[in-house]
Amino acid sequence: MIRLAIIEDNSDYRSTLSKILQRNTEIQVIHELGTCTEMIAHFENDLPDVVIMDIDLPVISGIEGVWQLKQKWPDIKVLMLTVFEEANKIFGAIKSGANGYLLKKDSPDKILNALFSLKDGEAIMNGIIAAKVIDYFKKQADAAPNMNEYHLTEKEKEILNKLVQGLGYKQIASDCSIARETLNTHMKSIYRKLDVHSRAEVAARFGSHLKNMTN
Amino acid sequence: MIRLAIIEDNSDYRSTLSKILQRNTEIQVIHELGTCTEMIAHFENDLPDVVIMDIDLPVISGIEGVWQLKQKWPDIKVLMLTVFEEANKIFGAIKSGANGYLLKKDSPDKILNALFSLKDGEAIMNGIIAAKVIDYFKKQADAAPNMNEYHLTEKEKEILNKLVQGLGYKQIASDCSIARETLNTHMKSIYRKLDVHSRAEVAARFGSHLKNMTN
DNA sequence: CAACAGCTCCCATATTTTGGGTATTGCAAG
DNA sequence: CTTGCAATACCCAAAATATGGGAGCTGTTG
Repeated sequence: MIRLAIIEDNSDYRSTLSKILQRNTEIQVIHELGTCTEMIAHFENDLPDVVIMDIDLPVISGIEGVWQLKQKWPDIKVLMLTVFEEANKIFGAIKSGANGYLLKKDSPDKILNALFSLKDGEAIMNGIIAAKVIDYFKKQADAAPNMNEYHLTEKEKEILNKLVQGLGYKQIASDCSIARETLNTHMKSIYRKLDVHSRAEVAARFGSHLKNMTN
Repeated sequence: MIRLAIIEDNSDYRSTLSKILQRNTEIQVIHELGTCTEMIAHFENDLPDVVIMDIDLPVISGIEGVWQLKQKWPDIKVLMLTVFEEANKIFGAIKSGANGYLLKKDSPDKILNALFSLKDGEAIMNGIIAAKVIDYFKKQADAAPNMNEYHLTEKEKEILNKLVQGLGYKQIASDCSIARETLNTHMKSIYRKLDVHSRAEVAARFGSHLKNMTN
């Protein structure tokens, strides 16, 4: 038995969805609300298992809403329902803690299945959204310069690592057990090979993806 | 009609899967192979629409395999099939360009549906895997210091942005239309508020997640 | 062996960055 | 209306970094 809440500002769509889902006897819709403010208020007395939330709500967006919700009741599962396929909103919702993402054009059947999966701790993603997420990962991977292409020597990679950690020259030299002067020489090589002219550039370009290295 | 190839080192599982899937008349398995090396060779003559690939293959792993495959034929859709739920392998496969991820324990029915979805350009994720991906995003978001907590002024945030892009002081000052000396003052405020003492530290701590800012 | 790559150290200098002041203006909260 | 903060601007000295040179020691490789 799933106790469900539906947060959606379009009252027609909201009640239709509610009726369709409740054809399944395992589903009990305990709240049908139009705003996040109402949601928080009603939930104080009567907590659902799963929430279906529109991403595009007035005043307080679904993204902000799910965040507030998860702060108070982390165990509630949230299924975001949206007409938007924009990556921004998707990632916003993911980061706010939503557990699933379907599009409004997905079949009620799919939504129904999602509800049960959510209750079992799985996550649900519409295939199109999943594709966007995957695409995002791939882009990150592509954007990450492959350190191996720069022909850095072991020592240089070791130093580069410390560099992007924000350590000072003295610290790095001592960590690597070399003299400050030696570090100087290595720096020259690194800058030449990476084609940069300051530490700031190194951090900007290689700071986030030290993954491709020997660490 | 989907022309399918199955790459899986366990020949029992492979042929069983092949038989089950081919109960559906829309599926035609044109290759059943045990290694990525064979795969590349056979594909030269006869290209499938979709490939089901085990992630844990001998010699050349599925992750490496999908990468090679996508280099040569980017349009082939790849469904990774794995018993592993480790985040590392999942993300490795994603970054290598696979289009879907299911677990071997998923039902043949689910796999079948996935094949058709893949052909339509959607991506497929097992709920457990999707949960891991979502979890990964959330961790990133949590790890990202919330810039708003640092009480940075608009100007300071603007400058911070340029800072982590690796720009020099002169450049930043000119970009922000302020004097070099003024920039100096702002830097002091920024460092004080962020509790750092060098640009390197700023880049190390805040370089990757400028997302939470006004940009 | 000779050449070369990688690592080590030293010196010197120019530039950038950091951190300490002081001061004016405008704006917003008390 | 005063107090405080944000933003602007300037000066100065110390510290860190960037960049050039030269030089010696390994091990590998043609």
